[in-house]
Amino acid sequence: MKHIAESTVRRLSLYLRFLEQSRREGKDTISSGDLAGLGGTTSAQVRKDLSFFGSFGTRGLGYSVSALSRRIREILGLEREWRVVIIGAGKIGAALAQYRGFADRGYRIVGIYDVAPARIGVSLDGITVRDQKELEGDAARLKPEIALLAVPPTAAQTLVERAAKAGIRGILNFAPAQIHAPAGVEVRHVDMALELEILSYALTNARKK
Amino acid sequence: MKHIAESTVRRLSLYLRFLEQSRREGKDTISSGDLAGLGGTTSAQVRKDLSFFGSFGTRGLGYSVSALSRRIREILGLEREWRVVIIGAGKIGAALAQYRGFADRGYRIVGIYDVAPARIGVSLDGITVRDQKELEGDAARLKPEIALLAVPPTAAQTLVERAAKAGIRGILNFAPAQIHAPAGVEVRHVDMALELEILSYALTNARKK
DNA sequence: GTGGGCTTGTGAATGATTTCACAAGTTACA
DNA sequence: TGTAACTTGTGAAATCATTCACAAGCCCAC
Repeated sequence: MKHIAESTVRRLSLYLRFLEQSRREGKDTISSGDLAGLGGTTSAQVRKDLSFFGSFGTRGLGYSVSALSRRIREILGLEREWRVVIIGAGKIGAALAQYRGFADRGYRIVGIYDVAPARIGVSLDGITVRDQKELEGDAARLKPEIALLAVPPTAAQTLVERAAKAGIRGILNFAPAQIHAPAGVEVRHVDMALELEILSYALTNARKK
Repeated sequence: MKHIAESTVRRLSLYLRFLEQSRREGKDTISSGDLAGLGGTTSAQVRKDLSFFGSFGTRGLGYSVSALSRRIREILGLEREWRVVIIGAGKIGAALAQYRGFADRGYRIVGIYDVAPARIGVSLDGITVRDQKELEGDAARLKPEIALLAVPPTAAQTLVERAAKAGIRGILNFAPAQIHAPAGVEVRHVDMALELEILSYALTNARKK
């Protein structure tokens, strides 16, 4: 398959939300224009995005809400369950553990790890926090595929390496740190401070837009 | 000033981190190549990004770490303090309240709001959670400029409007919901579920890269 | 089954961003 | 002072992403 732009994948994920919302509202079909209206984009953009993966619509009618939902879930890899561990049981890790949005989409939290003795043994959302030294040992049993990394920036790199050794192939990093991942491990960043800085840039330079 | 791409602003924010790290390591000057190595980019990219705002370097030598830091802070609007309220005192709101990364950069939390009676009156990181109905009334006293919105998706739109009435000009939205902002209000999204979906897309389609 | 009204899918055009490549400026040092 | 080694700043070229525009296809009503 040709390489797909990240911006396209991101929009696909949004379209899926709108499709699920439309399904709840009882709609059977939806046009590219409707989908575009819900997100902040254009109908041409929607059709182009979908066209990279095939043609799912019916001319004159639009897209079947259920068929397109299913197809996008398939594209995004959401038709299977993903086994996720949380590394770092501080405030952010704890918030992630109970975040409904993950479970709803087939991301199953199978383990939570920390360093601090005070946190080890505590139960978060039904899962007992374990020492992060156990991560590699637990891997055979838990088979984690994705890690949510919520540790202080200085600890991030070490834990990426430990996660990789435990067989983890994808890391969503919440630490404000640049990390270097071993080959074959995909890393994405959720960087709240950085987003806030982009926001303050926008506010500071608002007039010139 | 010409319009600056978001990707450029995002990298600027990263460069600032690397500059601060370099300062801690005692470096006085840094070259575009060094900066590029720390982020995942190229020296030409670094120089091009900076060139939109002026020329800060010295040929043959590179950039002064302290002067460039100061200049980037200025561009991003970080030379002043920003007054921030958190809307939603659930797990995510609570995690945001104590997140060090914000305070370090001059974002001062001046208020926290929620709907749930059980949460109102509780103190989070030294700030008492108040009823979100008070947001507009408190505005004259607190003068909030930015809101961190951490409420359930269904409540997000209503609170955006309330925040706008309280004079807030920038919103960082953590709810997985598309929201429509009044004119003059800037909205950015931090969407963890969406990032996780992009990650599972990457893992599902890893071979074809 | 025919026509009108919609909507898709997609090449081509445009616009935006990144990379290239190199002249020009600076330092270090003999 | 002269030269070697670096590094910036920046047009031009290349690449990547979005928008345009329209032929082709389908539904529905009659």
